[in-house]
Formats: sequence, structure tokens, C-alpha cells
Amino acid sequence: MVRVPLTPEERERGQRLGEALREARGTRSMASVAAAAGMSVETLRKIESGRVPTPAFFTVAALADELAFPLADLAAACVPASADEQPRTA
Amino acid sequence: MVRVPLTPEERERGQRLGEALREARGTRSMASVAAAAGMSVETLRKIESGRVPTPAFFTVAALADELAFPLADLAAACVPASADEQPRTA
DNA sequence: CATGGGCGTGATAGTAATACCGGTATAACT
DNA sequence: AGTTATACCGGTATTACTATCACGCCCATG
Repeated sequence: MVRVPLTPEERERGQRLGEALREARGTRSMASVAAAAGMSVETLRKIESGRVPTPAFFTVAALADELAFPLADLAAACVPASADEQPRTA
Repeated sequence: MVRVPLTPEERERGQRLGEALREARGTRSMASVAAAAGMSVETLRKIESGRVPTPAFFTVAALADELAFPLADLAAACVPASADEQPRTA
């Protein structure tokens, strides 16, 4: 296997990313946010629903910028709740 | 075409991302950083050299965390120099 | 009731990311 | 000189991302 399939943990992490983005969107429509961030509505929908667990960095960055959601906070929001105090490997 | 090929601008942006990460790595070996960030050395090499212009969000996040490089700064470092003062859309 | 907007899902298509492999080059060290 | 470590590069294989199309559901409005 040259490209390992995503693990369940990675998919869960993607779900948390999507949930965080969806909350940040609030009452704005998906269409307006997607357009402002430069992506299709379908892509935003899949990211929010977690069906695209590992989107491209700049895709996430554009969304975070558009939604005024700090990237660092977004990354932190994807860490499992049980480990949110120990982000360091050590 | 369903998936538009990356534009030259996007590839340049990827190059800036790679350069920023390479500087942040300093004198550490690629192998140790790649291992600590949970990716193969080949992947890190391609990201640093800009041959992978749009890596996955969590790949970049893991590198930024390992290199103690704030994600927001990293995203800002990818904006063309002529626009580094106006990161906001407005 | 009809219409439209917003959201969700599935299928399809095409490009890109990731990993493994082998080869090459340079430098340090024995 | 030989070995080891690091880095660069090309090719290959497989998965994943992004976009378009099409359909159905819910709700508000006419």
C-alpha cells in the first residue's frame, strides 16, 4: 500500500473540523460563504459534514479567514476532547 | 474539466509555504521532523520544495506544531509580498 | 397549490496528495 | 577506501480532494 487509507481517528478529526466550521458559519448561507472563500457549495458541504476529512490547507485557511475563525483555534478544535490538554507529543 | 488544474499562482503560493516551513526547520533533519509530524520524508521534502503546492490541512498543522510555527503566521507567509499588508478581503 | 431558496445525498470525472522504491551526490567519520 | 547519514530526484501506485450534475426534503412566500 502506497497511500494508506484514512484511519477512523482521522475521519473523526475531520468531523470535528467540519462541525467547528459549521458553527462558525452561523446563520450565513453555505452559498455565500463558499463563494466568498472561493470554492463550490458542494465542497463546503462535504467539509462541514465531515465527508472530506482532510481538506487542503488553503481551502481551510480561506474558510477560516472568511469566517474570522483563527486557524490555530480551528486546529485545536480538531483535537479529541480527552487530549486537548496535552497537544505535545511528550 | 471537473477539477481545475492548479494555477501558477497557487503553485507559487505552495512554494512560499514550503520555503517558510524549510526556514522553520532550521538545522533539524528532515527525517526527524517528518517522523515527529507523522509523515514520510518524501512528503516533507515535496512540501518544502513546493512540488506539493496544496498539502492537506492537518499535514501542515502537524508541521507547524512540530516546528512551533503559528498557523496564522504560516498562512500569512503564503500571501504574495505585495499583498502582505492587506490580508483581509475587505 | 406552485415556486423558490437552502440544505442533504449520491454518482461521475479528473486532478492532486501521499507513500514506497531505486538511484545519485555529498560530507563525515573509521 | 569504505561505511554511514543526509538530501535530492524520478517513477509508480493508490487514495483523497474538488467540481459538476441530478434528485429529494423542508420551509417560507406568492
